[in-house]
Amino acid sequence: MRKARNVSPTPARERALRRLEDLCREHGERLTRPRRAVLATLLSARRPLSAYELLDLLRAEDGKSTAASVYRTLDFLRALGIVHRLESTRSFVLCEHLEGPHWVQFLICRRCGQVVEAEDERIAAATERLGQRLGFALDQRIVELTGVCEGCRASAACHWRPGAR
Amino acid sequence: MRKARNVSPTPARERALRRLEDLCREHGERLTRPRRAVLATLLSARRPLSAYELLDLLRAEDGKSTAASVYRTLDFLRALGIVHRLESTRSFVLCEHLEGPHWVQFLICRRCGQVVEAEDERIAAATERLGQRLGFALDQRIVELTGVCEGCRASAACHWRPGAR
DNA sequence: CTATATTTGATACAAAGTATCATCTGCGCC
DNA sequence: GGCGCAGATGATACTTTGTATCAAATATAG
Ligand SMILES: [Zn+2]
Ligand SMILES: [Zn+2]
Ligand SMILES: [Zn+2]
Ligand SMILES: [Zn+2]
Repeated sequence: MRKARNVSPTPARERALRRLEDLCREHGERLTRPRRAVLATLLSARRPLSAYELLDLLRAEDGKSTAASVYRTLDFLRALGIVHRLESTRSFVLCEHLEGPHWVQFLICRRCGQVVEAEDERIAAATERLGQRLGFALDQRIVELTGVCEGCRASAACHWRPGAR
Repeated sequence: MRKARNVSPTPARERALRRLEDLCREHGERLTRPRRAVLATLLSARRPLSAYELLDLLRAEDGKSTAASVYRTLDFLRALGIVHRLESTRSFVLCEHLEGPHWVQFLICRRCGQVVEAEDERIAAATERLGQRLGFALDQRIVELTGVCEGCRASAACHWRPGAR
């Protein structure tokens, strides 16, 4: 054992890496170590990471990532459509649908940080329609909805004193 | 004339300042010089400004604004609902509807930078519905649609050589 | 006008993102 | 399997964007 590895070859991990491999081939892009590493780290985090959180995690593994390399790699993975950036929290998250570029909406719980990636047909249609109405040919649609998720509302309710004002 | 003033008392300017005055009274907040100044500067810019562009403009006038004071004031005006932040461009823009807090969508031309603030009922309904479906009580809805506006598409078309590939 | 709770200005710092360039490497080709 | 090189990386330095702290100033109520 030459090097400690804290990432286990889970099925999800294998699937994601396979997907990256396929996309790189399709697009004629190179599959490099940092690209694999960023994908794997985002995957195992299972939540949005800021670029610098990601950087710290990567450095713990390889010791030589830099801000520049992390941003470059994130840009690359975003262009492939398998990583998304959450504008409202300046963080990056692995795509939950592994089927190429798509328009999605994010629901973000401001209490627990949970993020749900949705693909709502109604919203897609409504935004497209608005763009047309105002004469815009849209090429990017950022929809980020922030609030409190069901679980957090339920637990918050426990603290309410119904009689008290 | 003690001090040069490069801002003229236009009707729009007067209206906006009146509005700020009213909102401050309503909310029991103080109406201070920097608050007036930031509003007036955003108004005369007539386009989104980054916090530091705004800072430069303010310093040209009063010489003593700082990053901290600009961000504080922007936060204040955002809470009143008369300034919005464009997440995708990290910039701030004066609200086009001066009727209190509201949910809007921004259409942003990536070529000319034009920004349109829309209030689309369909999108509002669709986002609310999605929130409900996924159990989220929403309190913020960021919708920023980027593309190319009609004017820019028209002028870009002039460079196309229809026959050429 | 005075009192006082807020706000400001000043300073210093933290976080997020980009530019440049010499070095290295993934991968198509032999 | 090994070569060659377009394209990617690592290293460094820098810019932009946003916060924390606190003494001094000031907007408003009385
Ligand atoms: Zn996705
Ligand atoms: Zn939650
Ligand atoms: Zn508005
Ligand atoms: Zn345009």
